[in-house]
Amino acid sequence: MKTQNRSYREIAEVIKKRIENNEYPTNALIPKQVDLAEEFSVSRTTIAKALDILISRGFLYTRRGAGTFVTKSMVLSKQDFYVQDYIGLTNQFPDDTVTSKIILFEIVFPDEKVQSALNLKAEAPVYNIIRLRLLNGQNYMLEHTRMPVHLIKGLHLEILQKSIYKYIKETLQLTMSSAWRKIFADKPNEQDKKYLGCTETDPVMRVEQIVCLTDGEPFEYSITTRKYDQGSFIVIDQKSRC
Amino acid sequence: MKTQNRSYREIAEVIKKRIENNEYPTNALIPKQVDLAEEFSVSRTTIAKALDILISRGFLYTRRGAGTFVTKSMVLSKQDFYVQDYIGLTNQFPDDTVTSKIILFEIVFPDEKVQSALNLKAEAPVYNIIRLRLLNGQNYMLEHTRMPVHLIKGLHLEILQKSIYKYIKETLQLTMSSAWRKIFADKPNEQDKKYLGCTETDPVMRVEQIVCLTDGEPFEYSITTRKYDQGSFIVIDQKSRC
DNA sequence: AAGTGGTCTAGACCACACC
DNA sequence: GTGTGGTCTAGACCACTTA
Repeated sequence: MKTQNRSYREIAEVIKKRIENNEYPTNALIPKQVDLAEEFSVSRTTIAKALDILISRGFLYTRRGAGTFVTKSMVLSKQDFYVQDYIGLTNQFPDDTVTSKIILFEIVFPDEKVQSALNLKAEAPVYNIIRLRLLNGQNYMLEHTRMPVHLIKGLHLEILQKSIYKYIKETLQLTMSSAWRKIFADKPNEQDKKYLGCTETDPVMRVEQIVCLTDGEPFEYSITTRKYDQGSFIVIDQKSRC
Repeated sequence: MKTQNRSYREIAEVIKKRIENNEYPTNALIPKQVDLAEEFSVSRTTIAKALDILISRGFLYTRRGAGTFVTKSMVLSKQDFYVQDYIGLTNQFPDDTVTSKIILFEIVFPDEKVQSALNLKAEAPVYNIIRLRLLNGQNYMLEHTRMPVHLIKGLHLEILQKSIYKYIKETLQLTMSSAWRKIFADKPNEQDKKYLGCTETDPVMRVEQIVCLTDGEPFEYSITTRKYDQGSFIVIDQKSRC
């Protein structure tokens, strides 16, 4: 048997494009699973798995016995983004200029909080990085990052000015696969006031996150801070609850 | 063949309990899929599907070629909760007393925003509800809810004082299956100051959400507001990205 | 009654980790 | 090389909707 191998991810990608291109318009019934299976020359099981991705991302929903439908699309402001799909600021704004001003860059031993988050011993050194991220030249976000030196080798200033994630992916050939995120509102601290232009009454939104590689190893512990009016966080929630 | 039908959801539930009971301790390798398949008398495919749920919820992670491992558990404050699993305040705090003070309860015609969110025509009436939710007698959260009258029949004051979700589930026999949520920080408004005890410099956290039934029909559009120090939102993000 | 998605099976081959 | 998870197949039966 020839290996067609347009795997379920690729099929999901194709169907997603059809939704975006309005080939499958909002609220419309899309072709049934058997027809899609025939079109893509795969089994119905593979189609179901592809659709599962789009269902969990909120693009489709099903009614057993009736069919699969396109979800009514939500209009988002440009700055809003899907928390479950976040892979760095450079990726969030591909059409804008993202730059960074390095406020701190050093190598230190991790405190207990960081040891616990990154699963490290006290004697394993970590990068300690504070960056001000700018969007089209405007101060946008403060980012405090800790990464284990032994995992993220060879980090230097030039990389920090661009995208750390790009370096990890393209140069180190590492793939991130999961993240744990905590989102909360807070009062601005002195640093927020200085760099983000917050006044005493301007709330900030913080995201504390631990990001892991495909082997489950945590490589980033970070806290990012935005002024309250700089975008929202979108979360899609779908059944399969247990 | 006898129908064992401990479906993948039930198996996921059992394995989740084992993790919680430390039968499968943190960072440990759990039995391989073939062994689990044998134990539960199901095919390996069904086990894989069960594990997928726990992986997407962040309890497990896999390393191809090596095995399936228990994720390092994150210690959470009691008030923090998983956004992707939110099914109402009464469910979030099963061991506490959740009560409500009804601030507004009326039936109105929806404005454009609500029409759009709930997929309604201008002449379809909606409940317009504002509740102050109390946790163990303490003011905890403000909730502004709109629900279509034709879907959520027979709502009355007594229900509002307890749990609307319970009424929808148990009395109306409707099942919710998906939600779209937008999380953002904000300055407190007059109502927040009055009911949540916010001062001018106390940020609030708002969650705007649209919740749908299993047939994809939206039945709730709501905005909930908490004082910034009343808990955080946890989001787990896992591959299968497309 | 007919049609659609939901679930499950038994088996297969592949990619990757570990020895 | 051996063992593990990742993916896929072809087919089956069930649950639910629609008519």
